[in-house]
Amino acid sequence: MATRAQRTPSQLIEPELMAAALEILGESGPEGFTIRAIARRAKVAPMAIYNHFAGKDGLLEAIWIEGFTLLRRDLEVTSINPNNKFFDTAQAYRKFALTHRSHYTVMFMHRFIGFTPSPYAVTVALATFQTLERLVKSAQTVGIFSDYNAVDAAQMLWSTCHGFVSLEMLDINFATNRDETFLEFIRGVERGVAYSNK
Amino acid sequence: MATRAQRTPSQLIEPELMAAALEILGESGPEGFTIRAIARRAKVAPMAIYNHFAGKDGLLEAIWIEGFTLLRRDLEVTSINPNNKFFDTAQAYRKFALTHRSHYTVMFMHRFIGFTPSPYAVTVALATFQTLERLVKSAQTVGIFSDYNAVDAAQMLWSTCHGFVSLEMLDINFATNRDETFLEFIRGVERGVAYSNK
DNA sequence: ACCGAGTATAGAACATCGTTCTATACTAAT
DNA sequence: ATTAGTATAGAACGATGTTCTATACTCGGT
Repeated sequence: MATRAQRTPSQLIEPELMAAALEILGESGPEGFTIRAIARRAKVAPMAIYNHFAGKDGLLEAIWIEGFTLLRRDLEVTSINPNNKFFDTAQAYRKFALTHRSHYTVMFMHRFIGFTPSPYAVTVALATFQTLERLVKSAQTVGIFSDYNAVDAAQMLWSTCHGFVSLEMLDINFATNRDETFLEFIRGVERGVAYSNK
Repeated sequence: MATRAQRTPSQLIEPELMAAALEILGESGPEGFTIRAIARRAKVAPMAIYNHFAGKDGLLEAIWIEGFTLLRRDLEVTSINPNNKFFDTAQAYRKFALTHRSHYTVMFMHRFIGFTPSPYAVTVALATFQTLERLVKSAQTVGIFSDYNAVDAAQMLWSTCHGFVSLEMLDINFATNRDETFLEFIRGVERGVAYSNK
């Protein structure tokens, strides 16, 4: 027996490659993220990555698009109460990042050598930012963020979350208790940015 | 002529390699950061990177250490008025990042495959964080940041700056005017975090 | 049940990467 | 002027992403 490994059904190849890619990225980081290692993990031929994705960059793009789509969905289901939107959105953002570390790494943390997201992938990312913008506009209907235009306020919200979370993922976050310090941080930013009357 | 290229004097090799490495990183990003390309730019043999640094990772470590040293120095010369420390430190931080993009990339933006800073390099980075901590403690003498312990407040300050700047460097900062929006952002965080009495 | 189109696979091949090694030729100090 | 030190060129190794080819499996239509 074993003259040749079992052949994987076509429909299973893409999800198994995605799963393997995310696992490898989570376990070994970008340095372990190689075509041969991913294929080995997925029990699939290296060539499958070229037949089902556009090579390594295509796989990264698939992770990018899935990541921004998931983040957008997570942000959209936050509180319907405009008064809580800043707090809830920040919480949802951090939860997404810590729950989908591999996705977040591709989206924001690591510039993979050779990988440039396609124009379509960029529009998906833009749509996620526009979701943030819409959340801000909704909050502005009850007087929050009234000092800034929506784009700038959305950028501040994003910066707040990404700053804390990315340092956390790089393990250069020395906060005594990361969960609590993040809460204190976004409450503080909320006081100063969202409810201010400078 | 030209049976062999001019030989570069020993003392010039290290600075020229450093300069070439930073240039290449700034121009071509991590994907262009290869031994052969850096040596070509410095008009030096590839082997020089092994004789004068510990290979590619050694060169990255040199950039890391220089970067954290420069950042620490820039943060230490900020305002002696404790009331302005938050504002001045944030300004100095962003200025450093935008002026030393290649350094900042190695320090915070890109996990280079295979590169792990040595224990000594980590202590240099820690010293920079402790500088931030000292700045916070100084501000606390006049009642600023009084709600938090110094480590947590320093982490908030760092997160604020890194969040805005890193998205800026990744070119996913859509603020109408980055300079002004950053100022508004840190003023807002200052109101909410530094001067709060929650 | 069979047969043929589609496709998953193995493996060789290529350029480039980081790295190591060797032999050569230059430089600077004695 | 001689010698020790070292910058250089170049070959070599394994690993990488990628392309190509030939093989062998699978599944849908008859």
